[in-house]
Amino acid sequence: MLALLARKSRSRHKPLTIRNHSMDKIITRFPPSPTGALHIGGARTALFNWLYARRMGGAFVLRLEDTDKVRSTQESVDAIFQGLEWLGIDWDEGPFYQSKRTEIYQEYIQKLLDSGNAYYCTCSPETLDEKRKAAMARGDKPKYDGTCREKGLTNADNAVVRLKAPLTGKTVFEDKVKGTIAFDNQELDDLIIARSDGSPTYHLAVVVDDITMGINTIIRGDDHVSNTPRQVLLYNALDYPVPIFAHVPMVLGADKKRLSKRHGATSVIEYKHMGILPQAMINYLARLGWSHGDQEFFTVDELKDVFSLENIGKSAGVFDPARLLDLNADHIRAAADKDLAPIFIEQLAKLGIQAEDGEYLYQVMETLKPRAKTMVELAEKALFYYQDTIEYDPKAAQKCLIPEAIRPLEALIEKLDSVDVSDEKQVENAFVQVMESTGLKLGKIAQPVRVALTGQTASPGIFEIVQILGKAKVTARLRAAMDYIRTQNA
RNA sequence: GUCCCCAUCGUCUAGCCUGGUCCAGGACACCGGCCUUUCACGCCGGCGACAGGGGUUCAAAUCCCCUUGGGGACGCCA
Repeated sequence: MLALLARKSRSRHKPLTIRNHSMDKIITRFPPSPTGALHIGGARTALFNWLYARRMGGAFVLRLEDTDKVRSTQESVDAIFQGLEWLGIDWDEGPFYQSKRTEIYQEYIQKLLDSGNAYYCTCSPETLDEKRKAAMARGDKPKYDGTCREKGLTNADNAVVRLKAPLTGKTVFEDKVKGTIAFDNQELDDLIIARSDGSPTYHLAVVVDDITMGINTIIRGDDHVSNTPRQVLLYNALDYPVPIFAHVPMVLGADKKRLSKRHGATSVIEYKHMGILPQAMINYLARLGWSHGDQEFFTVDELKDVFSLENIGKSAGVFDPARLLDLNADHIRAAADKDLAPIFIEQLAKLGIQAEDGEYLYQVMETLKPRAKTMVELAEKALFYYQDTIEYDPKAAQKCLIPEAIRPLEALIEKLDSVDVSDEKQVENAFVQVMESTGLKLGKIAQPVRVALTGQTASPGIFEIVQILGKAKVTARLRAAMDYIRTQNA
């Protein structure tokens, strides 16, 4: 058997520990533990698994690792769903809950016991802890000393079950990202697979789940590489083929430390509230640790076509909000108005504006898209389109709403009277005529008008604003500005 | 402490496997300019990196070793 396996393996250029899955349909999974919101790192892991499954025509499984009863919460489960939904990451199977699969784990623990690959251990946590500390102090690796390994204990109260791991040799696995990784079995110890209350520990549950769910490709964070040999040992003990691993480097904060609250928003959903588009977040996350030549902008569909494990980088990456913002601006510009509309309306609502989907809204967005990095910003800059009375920015008013502005303002109102403002050319023409009649340069006329119409000195092009606002609102605002100037200088 | 992983501009990265075309390319950020009715967008330009040291070689960012630095794992957490 071994010889056969070895020969087969060699012909496929794979090490013995891996039985090849390449003929099978790719099945990936995302197994968050519901102890918090979906954070940046988790979202990227989910994304990579999802994209890879989609690219390979495989399946993507969602599994909640909620065996830690103390820390797992329903709120976290909901938050994870919410995050995935926002990103548009859907799954083909699941969600499975580990808390509902205890019988399956029992079955596999028993198998291990029956085959002599596991044994009961009655060492107390306190004793273990002391030994661990002593080993550390000695400069040794803190590992289980095997006290109960050969005792041949049958089930006893408060006994845990340990895997009987090999004492010598090496455990080797192929990592799609890092290459071949080897651990001396001496470095590993007899890990606990069942707690004294009979419940499975993480390693056992993960391996049993991945086996029973047919997972053959495991894409996960770098922090799991040292867990991998233990899990490989479990696959071996259970006599199941080892899946393909791809360990993706960590996402770090600007200080190169693991991303955490103090680096700002870590929950993916917070970025939704900040006005980030899901497609921008996906684009950013994909490019953080993965590349496709020099290409920076990707649509989700594009990623589903070109994403590959081969192009995942080996080193950790720093989360860069500025880059995300830039990509978001690109995606805002690239998005169709009808897709942006609901998000835009939602953001406007937060500012107290009830806006309707329709032509007016689209025109408004078109003028603002190149000027906004987030949807929040887009809404903020759109306020003047929807407000009845314009509140002037003090500096803007002081600079532009001055007595000298009265004449061009008045002239413009007059000119506009005979103009079809829905035609931008005619609007421009009106301004040109005012320039001629007043002898002022366009800048001298446009700025007061801009402040009159928007309250700000910075805005979209003045002609398009007039066109969109319409004659009635424009003249009303111009008049209001003249009144303002007069009262200020009375 | 022990083991594992990693190392190209401030940041994300291309290039590394299959040494020469790389006095290292792109993007973000930053700085300057152009366009211009403002602000953006856009365009042009600038700044800016192969961690250090040894090898191997006619030739090394690319291969090997060491050092340093960073990260991760060492739980009856996941």
